[in-house]
Amino acid sequence: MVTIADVAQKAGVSISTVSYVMSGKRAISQETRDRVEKAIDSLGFSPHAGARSLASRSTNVIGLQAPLRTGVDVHVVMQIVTGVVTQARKHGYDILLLASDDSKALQRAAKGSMVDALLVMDVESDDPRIDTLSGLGHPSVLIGLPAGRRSVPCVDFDFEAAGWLAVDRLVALGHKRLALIGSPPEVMSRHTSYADRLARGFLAACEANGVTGTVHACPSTSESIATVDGVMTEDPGITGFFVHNEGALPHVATTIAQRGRQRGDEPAIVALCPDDVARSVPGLADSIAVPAEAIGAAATDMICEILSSGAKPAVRLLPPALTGAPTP
Amino acid sequence: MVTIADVAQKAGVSISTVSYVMSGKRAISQETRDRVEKAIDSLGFSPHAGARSLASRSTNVIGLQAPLRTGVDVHVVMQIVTGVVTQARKHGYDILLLASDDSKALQRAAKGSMVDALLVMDVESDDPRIDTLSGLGHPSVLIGLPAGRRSVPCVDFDFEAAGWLAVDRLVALGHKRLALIGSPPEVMSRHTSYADRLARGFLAACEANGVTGTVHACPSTSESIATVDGVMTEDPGITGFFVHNEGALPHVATTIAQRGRQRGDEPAIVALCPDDVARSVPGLADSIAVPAEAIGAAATDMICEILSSGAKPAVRLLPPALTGAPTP
DNA sequence: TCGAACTTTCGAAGCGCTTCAACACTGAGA
DNA sequence: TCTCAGTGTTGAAGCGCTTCGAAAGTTCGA
Repeated sequence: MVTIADVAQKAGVSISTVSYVMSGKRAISQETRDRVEKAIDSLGFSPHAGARSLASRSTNVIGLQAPLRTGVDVHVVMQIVTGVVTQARKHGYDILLLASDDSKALQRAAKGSMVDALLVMDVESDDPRIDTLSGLGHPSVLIGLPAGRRSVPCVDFDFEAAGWLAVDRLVALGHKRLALIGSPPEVMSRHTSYADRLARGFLAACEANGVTGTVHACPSTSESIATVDGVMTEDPGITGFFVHNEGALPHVATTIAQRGRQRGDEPAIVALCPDDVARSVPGLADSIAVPAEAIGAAATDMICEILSSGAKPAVRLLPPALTGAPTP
Repeated sequence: MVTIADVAQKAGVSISTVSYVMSGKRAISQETRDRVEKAIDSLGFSPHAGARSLASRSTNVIGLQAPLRTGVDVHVVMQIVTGVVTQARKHGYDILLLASDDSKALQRAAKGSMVDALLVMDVESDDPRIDTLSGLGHPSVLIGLPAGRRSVPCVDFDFEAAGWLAVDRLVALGHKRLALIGSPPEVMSRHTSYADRLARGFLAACEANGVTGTVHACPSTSESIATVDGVMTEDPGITGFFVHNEGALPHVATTIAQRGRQRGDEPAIVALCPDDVARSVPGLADSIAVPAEAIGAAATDMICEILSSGAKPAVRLLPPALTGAPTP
């Protein structure tokens, strides 16, 4: 293993000079700097992360607690993680993936000085991890927007605004009766933050627009077909659909189109999902992109900002935007 | 921050005794051990990871290079990562998620002593990373099975055997003309290892069974509908389908069932995908589970074994198994 | 009773890095 | 000429842990 001492010897300078060349924390003459950098390159030196973290009391690692279970929104989770990892590297940080989704894992990482900060995805409103985090003394950011006291900074997509946007669009297309085909029942009944916020925005926008709107939980399997059939049978006047359910989307889109053809009207669907998912499904009026990668990047930016400047920003919500087929 | 010195003082022993209690590398009397453990608990001590890695020259971290791009097989990637992370914790390791999928990232992690070993997913046959890995001096395992020299141990699902299994099943159900609806064209033409192996097993099994079999690349979007339509139009005698394409599966299943109904025969589908994906799609004859989480776990086990015993195992392929609706 | 052979515990030397205080220069101002 | 401020560099003291060699204490057989 090549150490800083080898570099120093090869460059004919002291160890501390090499260190200062790397960190840039003190002025070093151009000549010396060149010599040191050449030595570093020729020896292929890279500093020992452990030694560095011991001496500098910081690890350049961010702990990420991601919900790894399959099920809802794998694409979204994946993209957020990608955003986090990519952006973290830009700031010079690496990502330690935390195994279980409990407080223990967070504590282990923080107290063992394995990470400088923590990023937590998929937080429930009354999640015990929030208290853990605020008691930990490590900077941390939630990806999500739990209700209640804001003791930890949050980054998320503005689901409430997305509800408004979808309704406005469907109304502009001429639809008077709308349905939100949402997350699976278990997500709805857990009062998962994003599902709640989406429904709230959707219903408020319906009222503001003077149209009727109903919210329906929907399994993310092919059972969604039955759900949609049920909705369309019960109220045949519903022609505007807002779908937020990745697994169900292909089934739902097909079903709605078929039933529409059968009864001779033209239902429209606005989907809320990542762009590439939307593109793989035909017959969508529009979609609202969940900017998953941007969410990850924004959360990472926020935590890096806290880390470097000590700032304590509160909440940041990314605005929704329509993408998709231009109005016919 | 609580250090080992605090623990030692509180327990009335020396620092080294505390260290030996934690590592178990030397005999410590039960009485002393109890006292130390109580001190550790009451102070909430956890050793500084950096200091530990500096002194012991090992980090207890495994670097994982996962293909984070969305697209093919998000579910599978997710489950493999879950398997890796979970199993790693059981062995006392944490997972560092590597950002980019190039050799640089691997070198950075290894040479900076950030990890003890490397796990690399999604390796192409002539991947330059293979050489990087074997030159790195760190234990490493590939998840996948590149062709060519076996310079790095591999763990993967036995796609070739899966091809045989699917054909045997479809033949047992009475089908004489089979089609493999496979990965997207770009994956096929890259000669991605798993796609090649699957096709090879499928075709060999068709020949051995005396039935005809054809292989078709298929986009993982709704365009898959056209692909399948094309296949069924061109050879209406094809009634046995083997589908290996997560994104296309819902579309493909629906299309095949519809066309079957139209022409009055009973096509059968065997799907190759994770169990939970299969469950969300109706009308599958059977499915062959991709034991994604088990693959991750097996790869982790292998690397931990190498790490602890220095063993150099070569290739491990997990056998396929049919799960699904019992024969009607 | 003495020493050999254990068992249990300890002191101290690092591991490779950062960073502080201090030193040696240089040039400018008095 | 002497100070003073600034610039560039260095030596050495840790950071918190592991681990080796050795010390202290205990047991046992001769």
